[in-house]
Amino acid sequence: MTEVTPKAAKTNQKAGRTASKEVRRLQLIEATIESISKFGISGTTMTTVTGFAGLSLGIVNFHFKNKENLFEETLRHLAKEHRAQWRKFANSERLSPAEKLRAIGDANFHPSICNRKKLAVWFGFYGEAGYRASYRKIMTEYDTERWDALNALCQMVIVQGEYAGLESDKIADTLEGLYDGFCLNILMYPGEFSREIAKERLHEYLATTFHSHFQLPNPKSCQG
Amino acid sequence: MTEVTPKAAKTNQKAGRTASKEVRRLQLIEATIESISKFGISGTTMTTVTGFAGLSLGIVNFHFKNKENLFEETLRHLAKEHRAQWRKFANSERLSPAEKLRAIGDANFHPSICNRKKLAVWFGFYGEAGYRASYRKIMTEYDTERWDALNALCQMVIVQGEYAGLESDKIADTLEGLYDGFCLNILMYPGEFSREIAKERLHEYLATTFHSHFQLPNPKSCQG
Amino acid sequence: MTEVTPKAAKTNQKAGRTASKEVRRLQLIEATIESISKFGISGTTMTTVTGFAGLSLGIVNFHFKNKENLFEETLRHLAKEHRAQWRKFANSERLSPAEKLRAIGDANFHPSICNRKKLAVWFGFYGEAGYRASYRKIMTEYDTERWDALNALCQMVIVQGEYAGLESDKIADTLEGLYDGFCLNILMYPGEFSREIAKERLHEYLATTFHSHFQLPNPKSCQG
Amino acid sequence: MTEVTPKAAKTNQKAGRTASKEVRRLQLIEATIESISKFGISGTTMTTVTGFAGLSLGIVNFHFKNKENLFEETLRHLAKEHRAQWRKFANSERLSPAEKLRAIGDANFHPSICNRKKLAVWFGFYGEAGYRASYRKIMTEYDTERWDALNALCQMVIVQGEYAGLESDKIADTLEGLYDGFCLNILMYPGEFSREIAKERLHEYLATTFHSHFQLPNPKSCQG
DNA sequence: AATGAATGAGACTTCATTCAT
DNA sequence: CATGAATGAAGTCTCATTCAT
Repeated sequence: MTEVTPKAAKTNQKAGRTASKEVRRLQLIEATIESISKFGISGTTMTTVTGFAGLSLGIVNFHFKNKENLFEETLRHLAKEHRAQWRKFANSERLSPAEKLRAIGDANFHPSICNRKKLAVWFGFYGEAGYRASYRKIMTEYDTERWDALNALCQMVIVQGEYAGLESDKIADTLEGLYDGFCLNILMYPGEFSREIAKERLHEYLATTFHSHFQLPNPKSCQG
Repeated sequence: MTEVTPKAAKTNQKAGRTASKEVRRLQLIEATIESISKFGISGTTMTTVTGFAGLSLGIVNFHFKNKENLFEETLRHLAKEHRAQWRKFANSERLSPAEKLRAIGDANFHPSICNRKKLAVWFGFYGEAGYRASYRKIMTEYDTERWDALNALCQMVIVQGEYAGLESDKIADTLEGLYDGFCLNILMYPGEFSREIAKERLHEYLATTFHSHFQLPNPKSCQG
Repeated sequence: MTEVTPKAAKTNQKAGRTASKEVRRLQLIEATIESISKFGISGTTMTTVTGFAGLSLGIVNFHFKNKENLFEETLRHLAKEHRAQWRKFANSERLSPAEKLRAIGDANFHPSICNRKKLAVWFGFYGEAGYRASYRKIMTEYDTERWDALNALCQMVIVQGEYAGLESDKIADTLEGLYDGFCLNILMYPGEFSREIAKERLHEYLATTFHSHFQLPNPKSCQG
Repeated sequence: MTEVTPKAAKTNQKAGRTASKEVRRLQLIEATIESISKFGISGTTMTTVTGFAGLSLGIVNFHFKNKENLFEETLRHLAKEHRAQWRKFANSERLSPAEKLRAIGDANFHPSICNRKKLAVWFGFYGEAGYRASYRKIMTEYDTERWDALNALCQMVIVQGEYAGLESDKIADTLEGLYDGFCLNILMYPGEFSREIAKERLHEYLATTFHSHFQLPNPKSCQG
């Protein structure tokens, strides 16, 4: 329809020759996520990444120090994105502490961050993190922040209610465990476990723990 | 009986020249675990494996079809070992269903299977499992069995007690999530999370859920 | 006159945007010498050269046909500079032939051309010259000229004096050999061999050969 | 004539599959010399080396830590070979000190070590030595030994004769300079300078310096 | 004139696998 | 059964050169 001049065609062909550095970096990070989700960390090569990005092989080493650095930046990108998701609710002024706890849980399983593609990448990195300090450092940084937020919110709920024996840090531990464990199940058993189920189970856990703050639906009717 | 020539003597530092096939396989599988825990999946090569095993490079291809197959067998070995651990309690005739639930949880965090070395290997495989069906198949096989056992036990406890609204499968889901999530935390935050803490949190979850079957220690005094 | 935009101002840190072609070429050649002396021929890239020159990567291909051509021009620059140095004395009208021989020798070891930086570059090119005809051609051109000058001067000295058996071309050969050999020693053993020593040895050689033209200092007192 | 069985043919094709490690190393070092002499240091790649050796690409990294190490070992090989050549005469019991001086000079220009192929390699390494300490170290080690030998021999000759003003270390310096300088001329001007000329010039230098120990042929008749 | 992002060939290196011994 | 030298495909990274701006 619109006439594409040869020049424009050539320019657009590969996302433009002079895309800003920041744009290119993001493009390559997204291609890396794509590749890891499809081929795993060990199956992801400079060729697969640039292939997904539609760019030439040599470009990665122009925008990132090396492959290792590309992977670290990819992990950091995911971690930031994840944090942004739950922070939206943690910082909300319209929600009570209990509502925030629920919202953060739901945020962790939001399709934009909790989908097979990204989970595969996350667990790819977890798999390497066991012996790669740089990954562990990035993860710790963001995880600690989430735990602190959960702990603070649990503390507020406990103080509000009449939960004499409860200790906020223990509940934060359990919540973290459930988040990670459910994610693994979503990744591994996509046919049998889902984001929806994960959110339900989390709600149930919160309702069991903070019984006067959370209301469960009629047990007879939920989940087929 | 068989005369050991000097050459053979020198060669058989670890397992004897006439080690049965099964012994060699196990030797190589254990070396693989050792290597993955130290160098990760992507850093594990035939050379590192045979190095840990004290054997020559070429031998792996004699006992396993290829590297891929060695890894699969290693995963299967871990899965079997894991299953043996919790089955000991699931099949015990001396324990009540509730006690079994508790014992299975503890078994999952037994030092013999839940240590940094083996966890690193497990999560290495989880990382690859996202896109490698053969790994997922092995894991599913064993995980399903554990879920079934948990589900059956929860059902028995529910029937025994007066837990009107509880549904065994949901609790089994949550227990599975906690097992995996806590393992990840033990691997990632060894200084802050531990097997002991994991077992405590699990006990707390069971006590909250099945309040008339589990007794928590005095809350004011627990956890250092 | 020409308005300098901020961008241009920032760009022209070193030589002004309107630097003549000749100035740019020289700037790049000097940067090439700098780079080769620091990183060697094999470690010198377009990036290191333009880095030393404070210019952008793409500029070399504007002023030189390609990298090979830049190197040739660099070698030619060095050769010209070298020739200018000894020609100053060879053409002097105030010096006798014997004095010229001595002066040319000293000129070869003048700090402006015989320093570690430039020697490293010279021998870098010698190293490549073994199989690169274009370098050999440039070197030959200038070396021949020096040999001819030496030969002519030796001839004059022989004729002047009573050096019956001496043949000028043989002495020219030996002088050339000493020049090059001493340069190599200065480069390789900077702590033990120096320009001063080289000049002394040359003087000694001349004094031994042309005994009635050159006077050695008292042998007992010379050289620390 | 002799029937070559398929097996033997295949075995010999690539110098035998199980040549001892030492044989392979030497084979690769010689191929490296071949390659550097033909393509220079910067033009020598793993591919050219293994090509000359008739072996597969990957083999170098099996016998040498890396390319750098292969080059160092090649240089060391040349240095050892060179030392063996002159040592034969330096240690001879049949030669007088003066004869040894002459023989060592001749040895330096023996065709087995002083040919265009090896000279190209030597000067290739000299070119890199300016900024590569590992090369300089190897060269220094062997050069020092030769200088010491020359110095000692000159000292003996001086003591024997009536060379009042001469100092052995200065003559050793000059001899070293001539060796290196003449080699460079042989490499650079093969048509005009030769091993024979180099030996003559050296002899002349010795005769001029130690006039009562060395006899020159009738000057009118030598060299066309 | 000058810039520097982009390309892609080719370098070094690793490593699963093979196979003569 | 076992060894380990050898192969060669494939990976990472470098870098001369190009070209839109």
